[in-house]
Amino acid sequence: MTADKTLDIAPDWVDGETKALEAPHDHRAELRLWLRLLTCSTLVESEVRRRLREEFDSTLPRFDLMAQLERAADGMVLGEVSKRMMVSPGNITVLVERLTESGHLSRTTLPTDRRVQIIALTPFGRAEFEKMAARHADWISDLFAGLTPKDGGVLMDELAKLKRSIIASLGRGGA
Amino acid sequence: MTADKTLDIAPDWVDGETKALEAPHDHRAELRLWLRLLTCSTLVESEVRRRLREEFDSTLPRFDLMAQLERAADGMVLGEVSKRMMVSPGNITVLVERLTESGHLSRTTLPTDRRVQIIALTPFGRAEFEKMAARHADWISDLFAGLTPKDGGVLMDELAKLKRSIIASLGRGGA
DNA sequence: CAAAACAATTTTAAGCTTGAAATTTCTCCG
DNA sequence: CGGAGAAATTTCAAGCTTAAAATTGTTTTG
Repeated sequence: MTADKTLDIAPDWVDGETKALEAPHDHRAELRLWLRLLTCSTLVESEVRRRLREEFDSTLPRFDLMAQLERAADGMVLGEVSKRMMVSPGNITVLVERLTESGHLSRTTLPTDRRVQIIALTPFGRAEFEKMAARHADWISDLFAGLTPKDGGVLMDELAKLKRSIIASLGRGGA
Repeated sequence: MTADKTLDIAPDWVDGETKALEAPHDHRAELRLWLRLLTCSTLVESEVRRRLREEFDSTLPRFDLMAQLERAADGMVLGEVSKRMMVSPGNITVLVERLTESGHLSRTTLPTDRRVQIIALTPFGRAEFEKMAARHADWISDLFAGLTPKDGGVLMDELAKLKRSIIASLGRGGA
């Protein structure tokens, strides 16, 4: 509601990218790039978290979980959600517990395989999610508003290349 | 050590960017951009966390804290560290406690103002950090290796624009 | 068919993170 | 000087996150 910490301290450090590291040879360009990426991502993420809490008394993990379910009318298997959200299965268990208690989610055991849990948004959960999603889209839109469509396109393409690079590296293993 | 979860499931979801959200009007381009950014950032971050744990039995927050201190030969005030790392002061307190126990950090109360805590790397802490930093730089370098220098430059520039956009939006407040 | 192997999920232990309340220590004004 | 108020940090309660171990249920195979 009032000016918050993020804004107060922004002038001091936001442009510093001070999370610097030393490099033995000269991986410095990559490090700078990574730190800048991380800074952008962190700034957006904390703002989204803050607003979800303030406006909806909710959290980003809960929002993400509901977002996964939003397009799965028939619900989704717990393990599938875990993979898509890139988080550990145990994590999902806890989130689902709370969201089920609060009436946002329903959970069913698959009759043909009683190991499998299927979770889905309840109508209430879906309605709540839609409110949040609309606001969320506005927030992101504002945060990115200073980027021209052209810049957005270029950034999108470069990030696609980066993503390929990362996945390739992960595939190569400990290289 | 062995092929891990991340790699196993990668083919399934990594290219899906399924954390999708619905948009009332058409903030869709910005949303896609944000999700791609977040994906890249998350992939790199979890890989770094994993390796810090495996190779050094350490964590990213500890590494980041030491990175802050690395260039401050005379140490740093706790509050300053907290601002630079963009985390809450209470968080730093806990991290410093553990890193002090393990001998990586020293902490002193400023004689002229006994509210102020000054923390610094010990020689041991500095030596440990340098090992980690060198490996860290290698990891990042590998992850970004698929990007040409030109792409790297373009990405750097676009991210700079994005950062300005984000900060401007934060400055505008709840807009 | 039973046992081993496998699969999905939950539990557990540990650590990170936050916002808010509480502490401790200054500083400044009357 | 003495207290109000501000500043730096710590404590607290709650929630997130993970890896690894434990459960529960299914499938495969001898």
